[in-house]
Amino acid sequence: MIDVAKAAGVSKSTVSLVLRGNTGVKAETVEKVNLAIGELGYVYNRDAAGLRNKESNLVAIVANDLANPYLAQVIIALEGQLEQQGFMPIVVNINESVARQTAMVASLKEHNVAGFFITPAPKTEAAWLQALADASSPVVCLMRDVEGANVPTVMPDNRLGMYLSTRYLIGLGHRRIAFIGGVESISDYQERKQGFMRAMEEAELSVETGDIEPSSTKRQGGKIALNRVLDRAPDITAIVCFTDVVAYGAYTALRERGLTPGKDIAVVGFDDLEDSRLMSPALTTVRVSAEDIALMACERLQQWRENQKVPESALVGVELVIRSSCCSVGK
Amino acid sequence: MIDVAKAAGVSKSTVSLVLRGNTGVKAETVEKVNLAIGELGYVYNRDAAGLRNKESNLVAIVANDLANPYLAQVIIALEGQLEQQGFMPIVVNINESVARQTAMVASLKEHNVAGFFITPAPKTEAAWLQALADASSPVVCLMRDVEGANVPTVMPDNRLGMYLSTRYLIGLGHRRIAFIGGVESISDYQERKQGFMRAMEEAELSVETGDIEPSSTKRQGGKIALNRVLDRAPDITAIVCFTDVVAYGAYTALRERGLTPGKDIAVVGFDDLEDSRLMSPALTTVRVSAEDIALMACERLQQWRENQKVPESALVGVELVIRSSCCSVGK
DNA sequence: CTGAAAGCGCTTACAG
DNA sequence: CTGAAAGCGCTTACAG
Repeated sequence: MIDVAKAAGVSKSTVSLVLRGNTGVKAETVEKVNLAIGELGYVYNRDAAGLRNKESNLVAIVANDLANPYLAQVIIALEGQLEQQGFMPIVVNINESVARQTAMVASLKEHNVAGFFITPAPKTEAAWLQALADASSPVVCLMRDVEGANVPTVMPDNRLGMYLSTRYLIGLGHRRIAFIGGVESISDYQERKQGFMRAMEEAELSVETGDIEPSSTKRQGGKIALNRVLDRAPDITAIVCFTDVVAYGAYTALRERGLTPGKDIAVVGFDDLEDSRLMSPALTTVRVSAEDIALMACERLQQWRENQKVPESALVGVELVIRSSCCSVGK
Repeated sequence: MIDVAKAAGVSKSTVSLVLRGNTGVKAETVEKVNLAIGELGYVYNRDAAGLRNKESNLVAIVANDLANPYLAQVIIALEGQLEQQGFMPIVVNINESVARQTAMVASLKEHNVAGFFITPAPKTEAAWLQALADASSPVVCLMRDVEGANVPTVMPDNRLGMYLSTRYLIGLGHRRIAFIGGVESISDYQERKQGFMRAMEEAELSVETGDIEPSSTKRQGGKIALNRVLDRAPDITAIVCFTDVVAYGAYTALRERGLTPGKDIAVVGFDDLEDSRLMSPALTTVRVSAEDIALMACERLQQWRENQKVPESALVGVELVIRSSCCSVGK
C-alpha cells in the first residue's frame, strides 16, 4: 500500500480512502491511485484491515459431514445468500466428530470471523456452544438443536414431515409400518420419530419395538436396518426412512431380496434430494427447501449483528412429495 | 494479550514467547502466563501474528462442485492430511463457474493463505492460473489439468482407467460400446475418451459418432445421454460412463425402459464411490483412491513451500473393480 | 481534499 | 531469562 501511495504520489491515508470508496476524494486522485494499484498488482490485506477496524467478511460454515448430500445443498444455498450480503463463506468439515468440531472452531476463533453457521456434531455440549455464542460472533445452528443452549436453530419441521408421510402410508391401507435409519443422539432423529409415532397412535396402530431400527445415516445403514427389520417382521408392507439416503439403502436391500420397491413394499424418504426424483421408482419423500433454511439462517445472522441480541429459532416448512415408491396395500 | 501480560505480571514479549512455545522461558513464568490465559479466556489473534511474521496456517481448497460426491471424498482426505501437517483447511465452493472462481480466489488472496488446492472450473484461463502461482502462495491443481500453466496437477490416470474398463468389456464379448457423460471442455473428459478410443481401436472396433454422448456430470445427465444413445442405436450392449454418478443415471434410464442393468446391458463407471458397491447390481468401476490424490497433492504443496520451486505433476494409479454390472454378450 | 500520527495485536531482534 | 522498542499493513480521527 505504501508502494501504491508512492507510485500515485499521495499518502497512504489517501490510498486507504480510495480503497474504502470514500466519496470525499478528488476524482483525479482516485484515478491516479487506481492506476497505481493496477500497475503494481497490489493486493489488499484484509486481515490487517480487520485488525484495525474489527470488521470481517468471513463467515464460517461448520459442517457436520461433507459427504451428506442434503447438507451439501444447504451449504450451496447458504453460500449464495452470504455472497449476496457481501460475506465470504468458508466451510470447514467436522465429520460428525465433537473433537474435530472443538478443534476447528477454536482455530476459526483465532481468525477474525463475523459469524458461525454450525450443524452441531452428535453429543455437542450445550455449555460449549453457549460459551461460543457468548464470547464471539453470532452463531446459528442448522438442522439440529442443542438443548440447553441459547442459540437460534433453523431446522425443518421434522415432526410434521414424518407425521405427514406416515399418515399418507396409513391412508394407502398400510397397517404395519417400520421406521428405519438415523442416530438416536441427534435431535432430528427424535423429532422425526415423534412424528411417526403420533401418526401411528392417531390411527391406533401399534408399533413393535423391533419395527424401529436406527442406523447410520449412510446408504449402508439403510440397507442393514431394513434387512434386520424384514428378518424379524416379514409382514411389514411399508417403511418410512430417516432420510432419502437411508431410503436408497432400503431400495438396495429390497432388490437383493428379490423385492421391488414401490410394488412389494412402499418406501418413503425425507429431504427430497435431487436424485430421489431420478430413482426408479421415483421416491416419495418429504421435501424441505434448502433455500429456505439458508434464507432463515442468514436472516438470523443479520438480526444478531444488527440488534446485538440473540434471535429466535425457526422451523422451516415441509411438504410431502408423492411419486412412485408407495403401493397401496394388498396391491 | 496485554491483559494477560498484566495479569501474569510480565511483559507482552514474554507472553508471546510462551504462546509460541519458546523453550528459553522459566517454567514458573510459563505457568503464570498459562494461568492468566485460562482465567481471562484469552484467544490468540492469528491474523495479527500473520501480519507480523508472514506465516499462515490457512490452506484453501477451492472446490468446483460441492455436490459432487467424489470431490467430497477428496476434500475429506485432503482435510485429514492437512490437519496432520498443522494446517487449517478451509473450503470454498465455486459451482463450476469461472466467475465465482475468480471472485473467490481474489477474496482468498486478501487473507493470508499458505496455499491453494484447486479443481479448476471449465474454461479456466491458463494466464489467470499462472498469475496466481507467480504472485502468491503455492497452487496445486486437482483432478483437472489447465494446459499452458506451469502449475502441478494431481489427477487420476484417466486414460489408463478407461482403457482398462473398455478392454474388460471387449473381453466379455461386447462389440458395440457407447461412452456417455462428461463435459467436453474439461481435461479429464478428453483423457477418458482417449482411453476408451484406444481400447476400441486396438480391438479394431468402430465407434459411431453417435455412440459418444457427452452430458452434464449429474445423474440426470447420464439418464438423458443413455436415452439418446439407445434411441439411436438399440443394438448397443455395453456402456462406459464418465463417472459413477453418470452410471447411476444410466441405471435409471435402463429401468425405465424395462431393461435390467448388468443383465440386458453392461454398465461400467469411474470413481468407485462408496455407493457403487451398495447399488443393485453393484457397479463395476474404476477405482481411484481419494487418499492417494490427497497425499500426492499435499506432498507437492510441501515441496513448493520448502524448495521454493514448482514441483512436478503426478498421475494417481487406477484399478478396475469388477462387480456385477457387466454381463457377457449373448447372455 | 489530503497528510501525519497513533494504534489494532502480534513478533522479533536487541539490550540487559 | 525477560523487557522495551520497532514494525507488519491497514484505518481513523484530527489538522490543515
